[in-house]
Amino acid sequence: MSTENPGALPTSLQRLWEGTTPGRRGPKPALSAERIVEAAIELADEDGLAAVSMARVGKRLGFSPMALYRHVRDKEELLVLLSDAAAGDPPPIDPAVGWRRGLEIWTRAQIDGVLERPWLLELPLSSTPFGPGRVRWLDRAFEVMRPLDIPTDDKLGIAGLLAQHVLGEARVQVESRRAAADRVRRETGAAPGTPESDLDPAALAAADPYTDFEIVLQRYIGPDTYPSLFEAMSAWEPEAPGAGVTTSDEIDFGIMVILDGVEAYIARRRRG
Amino acid sequence: MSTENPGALPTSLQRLWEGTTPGRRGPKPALSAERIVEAAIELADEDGLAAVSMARVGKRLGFSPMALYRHVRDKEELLVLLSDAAAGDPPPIDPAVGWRRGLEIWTRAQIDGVLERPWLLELPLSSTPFGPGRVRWLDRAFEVMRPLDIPTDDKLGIAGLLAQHVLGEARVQVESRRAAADRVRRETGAAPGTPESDLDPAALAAADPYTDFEIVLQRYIGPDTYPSLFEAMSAWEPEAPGAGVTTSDEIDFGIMVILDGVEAYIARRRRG
DNA sequence: ACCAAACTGCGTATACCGTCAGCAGTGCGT
DNA sequence: ACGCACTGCTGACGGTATACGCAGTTTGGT
Repeated sequence: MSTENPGALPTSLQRLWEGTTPGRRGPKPALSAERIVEAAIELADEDGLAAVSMARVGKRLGFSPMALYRHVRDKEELLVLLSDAAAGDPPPIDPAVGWRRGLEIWTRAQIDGVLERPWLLELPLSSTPFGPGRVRWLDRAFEVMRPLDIPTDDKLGIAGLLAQHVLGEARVQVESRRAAADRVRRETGAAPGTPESDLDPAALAAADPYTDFEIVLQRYIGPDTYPSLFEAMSAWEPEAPGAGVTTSDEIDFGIMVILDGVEAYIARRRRG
Repeated sequence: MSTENPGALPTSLQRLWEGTTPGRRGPKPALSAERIVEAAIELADEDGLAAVSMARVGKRLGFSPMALYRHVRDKEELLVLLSDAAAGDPPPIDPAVGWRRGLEIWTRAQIDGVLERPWLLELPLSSTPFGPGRVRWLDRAFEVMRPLDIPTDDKLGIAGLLAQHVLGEARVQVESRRAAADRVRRETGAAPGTPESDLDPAALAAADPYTDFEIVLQRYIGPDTYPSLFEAMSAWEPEAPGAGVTTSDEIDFGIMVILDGVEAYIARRRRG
């Protein structure tokens, strides 16, 4: 079964892996999927994912909107290519640090990548497929897990678990960062639309990192409606200021738990 | 700091928690945010998230598109309300099963919920905020973790970790299901757009559960481009047929690893 | 050298989409 | 009974993705 033809791929994945076949006749294409994706990434970096429209991408490249459709089937396909290209390159990881520390570095690097491109969080999960970009990261994860004597399936599961955690952790940090910016805007009387780069960095760093979630907890959670949560809340001491933003030296609770789980799994496996 | 006014909320979150203030004068509103969200959910259940447009939601309720804007600021706000309402209710969980089994049930129930509404995966992470629906689930998680003697922050982290895993696991299963449907469509010569419900259930169950990912691995991963991944692939025996779809009796590797990690964390905490 | 085929980019046109502004009707508070 | 607050709606606008077909360009075959 593993040797028979495994069937066809969705066209977007195929284009992702095979690229556009050159085409022997006709005028040399002045445009390419790579250049289109590149321009789309620039737009997203500047003004968020909503700024990525076929018209604007075309205009930025000096082409008409319809020109893009010769290299990209769909807008959806463009977003798929975009998402894969934005994955970037994984950092080299010294095997000497061991698999545990290696996976931690790997995960942190991915979180940093999302923090640099927060619009990745605006993409639906369904348009982040297994393209070359993401597989490069996966390859690096397998390099790190090379000394681990567990089935490939389990390694896949571990990488998937950590990759999923990346999204959750990045989301928390992006949201906390946005909440702080909102707070500064309100307190300094800046216009609600002021870009974050125009705000006072010192004020930003000093702003209380209340996330929306914490505000909701304090304001709406009562003993009748959400008893267990309320009970836990009562015994809750908010962390020190700045705790909402996990700096790279602090312990990431999520990574720690997952890696502890992996260790427990390996130990149990070795035993039985 | 924990007692001072924690500041304003984004308007969508506020509407989510406070609802629409009734309005004492003027005609009784014939429409409500709840009914709008309800109709939107029906549309999404039938034809996916793309079918949810202001015009279609209005038409389904027998109102004009603009009527919705009296109850919902934005389409984005509608999606936020939609996402929270679609969370549904968590099942009751017998405390006697213990926190570990309880969290497993909690997670599985959430995965099942997403499988019933696959369009939840099409929503960007950024429009799934902490509304009453999601907080009901969180409350249930805290009920399950009641016997655990760890800080509230850590319980939040655990719930977040599992909730994030829900998305990853549901995504894998949805994608595997879709791949099987594609395969059946191709083999039976059905039109590419045939809805899954019109396909032969027996053929669907028997279809090889190759995911796109596995096809990519077999077709494009070479020793030069992705050496570590290729090495692991060579030693890879694909699982038995049907393995792509995790039934509720099987072990979910992800849940297991996370819960093992939680246990390790608790043990270490008790020790030191 | 020539022509047909293949291929590119673009102009036009369509059908939506979300949403702003203003209007007519309704019913409570006074 | 009056006015005001509030409703839902009409009309319009700018933006969106994209189907279709045309004109121009390069190449392979003859």
